[in-house]
Amino acid sequence: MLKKTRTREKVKEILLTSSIPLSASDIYEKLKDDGITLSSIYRTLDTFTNEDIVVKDIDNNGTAMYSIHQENHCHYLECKTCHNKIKLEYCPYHNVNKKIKSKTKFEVDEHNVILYGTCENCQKKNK
Amino acid sequence: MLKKTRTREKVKEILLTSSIPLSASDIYEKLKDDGITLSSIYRTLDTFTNEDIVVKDIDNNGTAMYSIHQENHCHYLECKTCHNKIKLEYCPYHNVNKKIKSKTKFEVDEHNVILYGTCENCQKKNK
DNA sequence: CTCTAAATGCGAATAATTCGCATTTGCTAC
DNA sequence: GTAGCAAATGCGAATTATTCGCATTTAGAG
Repeated sequence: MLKKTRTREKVKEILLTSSIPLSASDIYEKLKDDGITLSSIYRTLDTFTNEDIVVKDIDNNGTAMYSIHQENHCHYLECKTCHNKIKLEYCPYHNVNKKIKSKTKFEVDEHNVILYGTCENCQKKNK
Repeated sequence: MLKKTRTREKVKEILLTSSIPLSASDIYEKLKDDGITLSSIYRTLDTFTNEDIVVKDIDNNGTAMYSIHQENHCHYLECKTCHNKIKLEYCPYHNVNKKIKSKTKFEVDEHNVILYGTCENCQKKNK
């Protein structure tokens, strides 16, 4: 029951048509002539993030970058106790790759990440 | 030829004895009674980062966290062209793991990351 | 001990983000 | 369609992390 508003429609369209993650002020630049406020954009991005419509990532300068939540690229978390796999519906590594590039000039274009740990259920059992 | 100063000695000691990454203001809290400024701490952390004495990571709130550069935990970057491996002397994944925890409750305690891409040399050759 | 470049203190500036509050606007029930 | 209410927005001020300029101090070379 998310209200359909002008701000939300416009912000979503911008994110849908962008090939790269955008900051709140990137989006603001495209919408300020329409009389949409920066604070409203922040609030919209916040609700979209909570609704899992967009993914929020912090870049290496500490600025939040937003992009539409994509299903096609994902990772798995494997529980060392019950061996169940949890699908991670977003990729948290894009910014890490940028950082690696700036440090080492190495350009990561494929990554295969396997994370082992303990899922919520098994954490409870282990207590 | 890095000058040995009171500020630098104290900041390094705090980081050396901390088990967790600290923000500039965490450190400031421990040093303000000694008359050391926040801006001085920021500058110290900056030079330490450039000298690879500390590792700077941005946490999920966008705040920079600093910790002593540890050699024991590292990752490799493998070039898909020349197959050389570059050692990545720090782990950029701690904050990612924290984020995964807050999203899924899954607790990552082991990670095996293989990154494939193109090293600086091969990037030049490919042009 | 002297000299100089580098480091520091201090306070102001910047940038990203959040908040309070008055106003407006979707949506639901009639 | 319209009345009513909660939610969304605009606006501007507040907050927080970080950087900068400049005058003063200090580490370390000679």
